Amino acid sequence: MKVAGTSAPPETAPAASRPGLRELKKQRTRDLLLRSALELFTERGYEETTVDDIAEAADVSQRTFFRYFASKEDAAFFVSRLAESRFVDAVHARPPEEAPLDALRMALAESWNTIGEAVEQLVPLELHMRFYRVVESTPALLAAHLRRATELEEEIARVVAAREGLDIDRDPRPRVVVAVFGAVMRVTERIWSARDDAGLAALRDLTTTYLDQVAPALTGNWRRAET
Amino acid sequence: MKVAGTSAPPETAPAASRPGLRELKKQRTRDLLLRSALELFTERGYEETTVDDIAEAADVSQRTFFRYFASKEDAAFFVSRLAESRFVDAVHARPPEEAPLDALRMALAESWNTIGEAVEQLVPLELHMRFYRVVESTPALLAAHLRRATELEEEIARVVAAREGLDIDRDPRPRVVVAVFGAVMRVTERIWSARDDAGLAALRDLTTTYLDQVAPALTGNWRRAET
DNA sequence: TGTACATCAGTGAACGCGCGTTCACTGATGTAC
DNA sequence: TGTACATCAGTGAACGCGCGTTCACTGATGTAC
Repeated sequence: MKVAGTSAPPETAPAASRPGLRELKKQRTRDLLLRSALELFTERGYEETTVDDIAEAADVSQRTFFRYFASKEDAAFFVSRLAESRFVDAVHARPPEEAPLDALRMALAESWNTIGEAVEQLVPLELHMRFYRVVESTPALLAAHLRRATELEEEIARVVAAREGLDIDRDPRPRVVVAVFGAVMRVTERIWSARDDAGLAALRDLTTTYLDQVAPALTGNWRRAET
Repeated sequence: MKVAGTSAPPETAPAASRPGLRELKKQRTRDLLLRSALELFTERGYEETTVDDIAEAADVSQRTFFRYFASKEDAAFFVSRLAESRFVDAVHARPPEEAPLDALRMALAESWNTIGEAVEQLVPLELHMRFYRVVESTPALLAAHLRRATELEEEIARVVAAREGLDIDRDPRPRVVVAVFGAVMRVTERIWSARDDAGLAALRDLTTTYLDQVAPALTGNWRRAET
């Protein structure tokens, strides 16, 4: 608890973005609600946790929960939204001469670290990863996750189309390449969540392996290409 | 209303599968509920239609609705389940020497007709197609649809793995090829639903076009391969 | 540095809503003799 | 062909539940002077 009372108020920070007490407490309340929610979801299950449970665990009223999150689902995917926006940023940052599929792969590879850091600002990374296994095993959450994933794909497809200077409604390729990429991601998420080793590293390795299999899987005769 | 009372009871049918009055009326009640549901969903919207509305439109009690369908969502996707099983059958029927992706494409091409016929047994095909546009524009339904689609993909991936004599948990290719195929399907569903021409033929053409774009979309430099 | 006022996060209680369930019951269909 | 009983689809009413909303209110933070 470092409060006002010392001599020099603007001592260390760049002085530009001082949050203010009100803003600070808002963030704290939100983070506390977030962590309480994810902890209950992972311990007890999503369906088995009511909004009242979350509010009670965070020592606020139910009313306050809905001040921060539009719905229970909104809270569940709050951290994911952050992670996704990092990935989108990374795609934007790829050099335009790179081939689309390579750009997506490289952006993903770069994202892993920044995503982990960003998540840690809000909740323990390990909690977030554990929650993703809950998503995969909870029908309502999985459904919501998939719908959100297709929305993200549309956004990324537009970025890809822009990179290539294409009209997304006239050329099928941007949506197709992103859909293929996303499809592989979801397959790996699924398999990863069913495994014992549900760390970030395991997911990264699995994704790499599966992305490498796209070309072989699409070619005609598998028996010739077998290992 | 052709009722009993004529001289010869087992006149035309193969006599083996005579439904019986009770069974017949059950089917009628179910079909009526189904059609009432889809009509209300398409006219008024899914969220705007309550289970009570559906029951009322079919002149039965709400209690009876739940006798036939486990939930509102269950009723919404009843017809789709039928269509999907036709596709799975078609995949099963493909000659085993065919390459996986070809088998999926051919199975799909073959399915269009049998699916149309099967759907017509339950509800007007046109109603079913219109309902799919509602699915795409209703978040809760789209989410459920996507989750169901991934379940179907898992089933088909197992069929593909079996065809090729592979262990689905050791070789990534079955799940990858099916995921890619499914991803393209979803992209086309999406685009199709946003168009004015939402007939079955338009969807078939769109799917063919997009499937042809998979290879070009994955190759390195798009600018070289441009039309 | 102190006072007066404005803003706005949080409260508590009550409510509307629709899904899905439970209960004891009725009446049509099916079957045995 | 007729009677007695069994099965089971459908009924109607009431309920539990959790999500998300609405209301008038309190008290802490922020700001103007």
